[in-house]
Amino acid sequence: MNIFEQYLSKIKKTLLDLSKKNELILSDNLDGINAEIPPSEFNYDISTNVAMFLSKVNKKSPMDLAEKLARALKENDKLIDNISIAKPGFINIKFKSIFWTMFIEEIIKNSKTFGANLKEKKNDYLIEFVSANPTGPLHVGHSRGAILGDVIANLLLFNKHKVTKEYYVNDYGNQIINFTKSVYFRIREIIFNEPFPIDNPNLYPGDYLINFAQNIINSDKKKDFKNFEKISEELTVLSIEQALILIKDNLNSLGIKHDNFISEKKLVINQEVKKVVDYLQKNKFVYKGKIKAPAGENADGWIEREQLLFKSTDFGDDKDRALQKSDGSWTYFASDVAYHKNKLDRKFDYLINILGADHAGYIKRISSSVEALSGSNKKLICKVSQLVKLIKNNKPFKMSKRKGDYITVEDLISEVGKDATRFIMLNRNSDVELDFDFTKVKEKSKDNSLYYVQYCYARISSVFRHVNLDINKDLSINKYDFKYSDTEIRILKKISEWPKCIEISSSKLEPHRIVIFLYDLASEFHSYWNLGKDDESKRFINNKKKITDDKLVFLKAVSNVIKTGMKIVGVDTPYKM
RNA sequence: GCGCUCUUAGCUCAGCUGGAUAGAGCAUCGGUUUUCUAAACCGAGGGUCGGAGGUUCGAAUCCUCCAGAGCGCGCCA
Repeated sequence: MNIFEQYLSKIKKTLLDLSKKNELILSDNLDGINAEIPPSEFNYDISTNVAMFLSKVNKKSPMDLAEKLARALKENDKLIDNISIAKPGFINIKFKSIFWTMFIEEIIKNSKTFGANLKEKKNDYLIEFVSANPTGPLHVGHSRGAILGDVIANLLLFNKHKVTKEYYVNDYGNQIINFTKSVYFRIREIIFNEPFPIDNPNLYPGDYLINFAQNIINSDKKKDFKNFEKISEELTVLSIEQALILIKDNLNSLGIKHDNFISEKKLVINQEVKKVVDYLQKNKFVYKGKIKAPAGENADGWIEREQLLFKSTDFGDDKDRALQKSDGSWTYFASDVAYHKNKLDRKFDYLINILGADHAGYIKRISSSVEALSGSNKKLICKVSQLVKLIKNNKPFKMSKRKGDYITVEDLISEVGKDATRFIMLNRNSDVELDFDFTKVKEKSKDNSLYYVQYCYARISSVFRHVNLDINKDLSINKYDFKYSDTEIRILKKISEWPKCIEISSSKLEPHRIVIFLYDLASEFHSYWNLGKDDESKRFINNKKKITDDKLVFLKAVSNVIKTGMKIVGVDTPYKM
């Protein structure tokens, strides 16, 4: 139940009634009217801007209009205790205590779905995320996008949409050849005792390739590894297989499981790339031309070559993009266009792409291709996850891909754990750079927002434990007839914003809002909890070792929202800490 | 040079899709534990929301321009 929405429709109904009686002029569009929580110093429950919004068309001052509307609103609603107006024209409403009792009953009775936006049309989403090259383990940079994608998927699922999680495997092109060669040299290193050519910049120097090589050797001891040409094709398949095992293992340790892994190579082999380029050619989106060197950059050594180009400038891109290399093979972009055609053919309502910051410049061209293929790019939503800056002991912790000694997901998880990683990565808006502080993440204090929220849940479950109740079981309370204190209502008001938080998080694909919300809720709860130190009546368990129904229901409501939110984020809520 | 993203307290950042006196945490200073979990709480100081215009009853939020930071800009994927 979203009380703001509910209240907004009540307000609109009152407005309509008044306009029918010719007592009020309505503007054509009432979308600008809102209902929200007023700043706490006003001590009201809900406020609306209607009077300011309608003052112009009615040629009345907002304050006068507010007074009139306030009177009408109060007459129409028995749940209003009192109503007042405040400069410059806000109408503030305070509810009778029964309102909050009804609210809390709603939460308890819909414990699984409270907050979900179920009225919205149900859509079928495809979300593509991670899609890191199958040449090695995932590193920290990948993990942010991975978590972002996974939690967006959870969020959409919570709202009862259909979601397919997909990983695009770039198992075609030069890098794969270099990767296979690297594995091959590691194999020679093991079998023939030849040193790995560490100075060759095209090769992958990471130690993990030694494991890949060993695994491949172990899988078929009789294979002849002497001649690369003879086994290169098979070795490519085996190497990618090794990389994918490692990547899936990394994803698993982050708590992520994709539904599909789509192979780029297959798109090429199945002629899907050729078909999509033919299609674009037929529709005059493709031509042979040359790309100019970017201005302001050192253009030495720049050779203009004639290539097959896609006219992405027709769709607002700043230059046309190459589909075919001069040796006739497809560019990454070409097969990605084919992949997007493939996605479009599967008839999803929306395609979500989660990209790393270094691929942000890629968005225009891929959305151009989607527009060329489908006549619109509205289906495609691209989210960028910005860089993660690692910090340890107040110093930046550099990642360098050069020697293959970058911080991997494995390092991260073994050091700070899955839950902390997920939670901290979502602490910030995804399009802002994030400082990931190893030292702080491991601390058990307020510095660590994960523990702060989990501690709130643990405190609640400790109360349940003390009165021999199971926090997971539904409450068997039939009569809801409670009166809550101002501090309790403050927390209930916070909870009332939960559905709104979910709605905005999912419409903007910004799951960090959930984490921020949970932190705020936990903070208010901890604050309330500590009141019990000075004032025994504020404790949940009274001096007869019992808990009253009102407190029980209240705790259940808070724990319920925390649990729901943490589940979307994909982290545990321990009973004890 | 062009494109994308960003600029809010000393530091790291929220800011509910335009609202009331702009909020947290860290750091600094001072308090709270015979009591349901102190992994917590309470209090104090700290601001030209990068700058300039504009739209609006009303702007940190929308538009334009400017400045600064990060990322990217052919056959790497």
